[in-house]
Amino acid sequence: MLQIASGVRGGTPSASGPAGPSANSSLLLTESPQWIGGPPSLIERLTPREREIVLKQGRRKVLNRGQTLFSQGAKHDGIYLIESGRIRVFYTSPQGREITLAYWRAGNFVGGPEVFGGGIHQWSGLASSNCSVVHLPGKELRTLATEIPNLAIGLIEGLTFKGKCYSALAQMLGTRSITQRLAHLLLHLMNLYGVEDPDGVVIAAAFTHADLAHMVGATRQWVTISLKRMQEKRIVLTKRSQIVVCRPDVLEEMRGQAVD
Amino acid sequence: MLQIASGVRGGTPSASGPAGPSANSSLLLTESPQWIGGPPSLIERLTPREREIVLKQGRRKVLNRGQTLFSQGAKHDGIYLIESGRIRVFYTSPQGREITLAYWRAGNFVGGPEVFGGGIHQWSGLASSNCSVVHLPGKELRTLATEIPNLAIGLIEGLTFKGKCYSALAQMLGTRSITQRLAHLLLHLMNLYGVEDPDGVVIAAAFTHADLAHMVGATRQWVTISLKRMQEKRIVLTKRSQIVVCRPDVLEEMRGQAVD
DNA sequence: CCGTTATGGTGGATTAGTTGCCGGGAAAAG
DNA sequence: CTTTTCCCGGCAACTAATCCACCATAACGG
Repeated sequence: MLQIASGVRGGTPSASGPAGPSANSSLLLTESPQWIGGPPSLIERLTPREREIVLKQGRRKVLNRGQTLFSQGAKHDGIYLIESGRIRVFYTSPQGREITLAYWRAGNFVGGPEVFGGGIHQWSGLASSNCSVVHLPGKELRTLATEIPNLAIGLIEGLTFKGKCYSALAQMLGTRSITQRLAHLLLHLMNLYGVEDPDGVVIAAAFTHADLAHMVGATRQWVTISLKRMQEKRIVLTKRSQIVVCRPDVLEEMRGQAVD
Repeated sequence: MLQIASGVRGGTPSASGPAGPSANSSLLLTESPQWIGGPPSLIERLTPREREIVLKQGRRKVLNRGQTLFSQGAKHDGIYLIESGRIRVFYTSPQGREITLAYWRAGNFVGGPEVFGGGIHQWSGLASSNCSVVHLPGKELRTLATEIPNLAIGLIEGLTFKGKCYSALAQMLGTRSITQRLAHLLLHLMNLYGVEDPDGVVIAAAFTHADLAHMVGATRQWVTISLKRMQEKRIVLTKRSQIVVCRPDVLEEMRGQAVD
């Protein structure tokens, strides 16, 4: 059995962080800051009347932190609208290695890969905080999407955003070293959760080394070592399971500039 | 400057291969065979009348092999419907490393990441064979999508498929070694282009080592070495720039079984 | 107070990337 | 048809990145 990022327990990242400046976005592993924010909430773009129609077709489900919403390999049907909380979507390889595809927040939908039912979950979804979601079955969703253009457009924009996230992740994984990916991730977390502090910018969300490892596709140990090296160079400060970014400029240099 | 996969020339994979059993799919780097085939063609799902309306809004563009359709970093607007040929979509890192996100074939659309205009190309598109595409500007596409449910559904399914491809790629990149990724890729190519042969299954499409390297996120040299090792173990046979898979069973074992 | 979980660390083994060179072959040029 | 050019595959030596199997200690929740 591989030992990766403290085991294969399904990973339960702490989720005590504040909503942050962009409560709508996933943890998008990309280099383009303009993406932070994501698409408009699928629900909020509907008129009150449309919203009512859509929600009537769904079934609400409440999850405690750590609970599984859906499991890789299981059959699936339709999507889950996130009303509140945060869902971690991740893939587990046969060898037990995990990669976090995204943390999705309220306004987004998860499930997939298909939206109109059918198929098999290619990844798992796990509540990384207490959550409330609404399940929309595929068949009903398809009907609704043909009847309510607003909903179809919303789905298209949501899917577009997902495509961006996943391709950005693949881009990082395919072209950067782990250290670079980590530097990038820290900058990203800083933008999402950053809070000013005398020593720099505090990342006000408790991610364990294992969580970070899953996000950049590395082992927990290597993340620990990388962080330590960064600390030696005074780029970051890790005080008590919390990371303070002191030199974002150096991090940016490390990850490689964006292309734009 | 990094030297990756024989340089950063924009990569022009040979494209002499036959259409294969699933002319509609991208090179999906995933482990689920049922995905081969992709969504129904965006155009073909429309009624003749709808098709006419949609195509009237577009502008046809013909590309020779090696020509660039769009470039990472450039502004973009709308999507390109592929009528014939194959488009390689790839990302180049600031250091010059490349990762191929997919080869898209007729029936799919490329461009993005946004479909309704706006934004900046996050990757480049290059004709890896002679192509004919139709450009649909974002604004017009949006209008059409609200008026023609068929089109909206088609976009949704196309985007869903892209999401599958990109997340599958991220999954492979994030959890497998290069050797495993290569084994997986060979199996995948075998399924797409395989032709029976006395020695095994011939992959009847000319991909250079550099092309393969870009697909699995590795250097050309490492692909060469990996292939050589596979050949030593009689798993594959490389005769004359063409790969013959002798032991698909071993390859499957190497990549790690699918989870399903 | 105790079991569990997270951080810190280490040395050895592997994997992977870098640099550089060389020969064959296919395509292009003449 | 012949020559030239350039890509592609092959190879090697060296270095760097990363994984892996442990172990120890520190916090934390109950």
